[in-house]
Amino acid sequence: MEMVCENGARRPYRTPSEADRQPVHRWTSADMSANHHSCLLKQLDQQRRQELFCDCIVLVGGRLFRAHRNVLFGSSGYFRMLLSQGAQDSLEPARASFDAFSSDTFATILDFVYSGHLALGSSNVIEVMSAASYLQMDNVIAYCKAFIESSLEISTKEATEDALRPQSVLWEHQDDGKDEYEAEVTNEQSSQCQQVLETGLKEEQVGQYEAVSEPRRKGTRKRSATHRYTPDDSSPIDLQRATAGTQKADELYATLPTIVGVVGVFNKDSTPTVRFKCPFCTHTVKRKADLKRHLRCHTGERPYPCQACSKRFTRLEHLRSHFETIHQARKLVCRKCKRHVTEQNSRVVCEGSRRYRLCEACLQESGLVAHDGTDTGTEEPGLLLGVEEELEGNRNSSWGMEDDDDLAEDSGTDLIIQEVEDSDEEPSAN
DNA sequence: CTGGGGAAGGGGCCC
DNA sequence: AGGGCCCCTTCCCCA
Repeated sequence: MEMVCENGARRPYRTPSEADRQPVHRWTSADMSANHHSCLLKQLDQQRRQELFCDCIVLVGGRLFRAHRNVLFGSSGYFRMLLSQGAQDSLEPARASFDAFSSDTFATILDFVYSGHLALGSSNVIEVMSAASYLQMDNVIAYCKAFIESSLEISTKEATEDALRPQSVLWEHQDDGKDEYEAEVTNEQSSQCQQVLETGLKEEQVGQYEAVSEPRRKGTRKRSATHRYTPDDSSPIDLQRATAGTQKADELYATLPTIVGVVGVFNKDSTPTVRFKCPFCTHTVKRKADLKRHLRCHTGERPYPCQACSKRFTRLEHLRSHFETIHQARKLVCRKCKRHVTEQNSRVVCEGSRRYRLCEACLQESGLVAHDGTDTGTEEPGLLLGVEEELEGNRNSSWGMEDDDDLAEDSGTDLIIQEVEDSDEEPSAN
């Protein structure tokens, strides 16, 4: 007589031990398992709806939710922490309350916990994701990220092949155009998905409080070949791959729920400090405006193109700095000898669209120019020497920056700022 | 291979 | 809330 184990291996029948007096034929299949899980979940959901055996009360936005602590414990890192700290043996129902998200959002999440169906729409995905982050529900975060990616119409061929193939998430845009999203999740699929997204979620697992108390190191980032930055979340569903401009930070910002703030550390007077959490990573900021700025590193939006070299920047100040350094030679430092110079004792050398300063001595040494300032132009083809009027030359827009009513001219520099719609085309990198 | 410098990108915070 | 400045970190290039 043989028994078939769950993994398919066969083993001989053994004498019943104390533990299992009855010989049990463990015969199982994926369908059977899924069916069993489904039935069990349905039963629990029915109990929840009938408020049977509910031993946990959650107050969200003035609305009372009843649930089973076992279910919450198994679904949410936050509840795991909460319930494991409380008196497990207490007959009193466990209580929790949240202000960081709305009751509708919690209802969506609770429905998912009890059904495996996550009702996401463009109107609620950000808040659901934020709440899931708060509740440390990695799978929900993963589905939200996937939904956002879908909404952004990201070119996911590569990502899909590389990262999402194992993920069995079904999303259906309903015919009525409601843009509803459902993730049918089995335990196995959830596990797979979680593995796929594990890297990106590790930091999420840390939870809100830790994220607040231990902000990410300054300036840390990763860079890809085309985009030189990708903040810390390293999400496999790389929003950076969103073709620039499919979703602007402004739009994303506008979709943020009224409350995305999380209660962080407490002030000395015990008043909580509210910080705004990025829905895509663990970063929190004090001001919503800073979050808006931060969101650009996720959307890939680069609204400030350099008119001289087409390089694009996320911030005006970066563009300005780039322009002054690269195209205007504003730095009064000799590029060769690194000595500080003045506009009087240095000249600007043009190399393509780049400009830099050389002191008189280095100029003579390099043989690029005669001492009287005339351009020899012969030693190194392609190098043009700027003369005293170089600043004037800049003003005359030698960098392809024509006067345009649509362009906002920056009064302080020669740089003409043009905020443009991002396009899919990559700038000609310099 | 390594170290230094430049350029770029991001966060905090002041105005 | 936006602009701007400062600072820090990372990456790339070059000697």
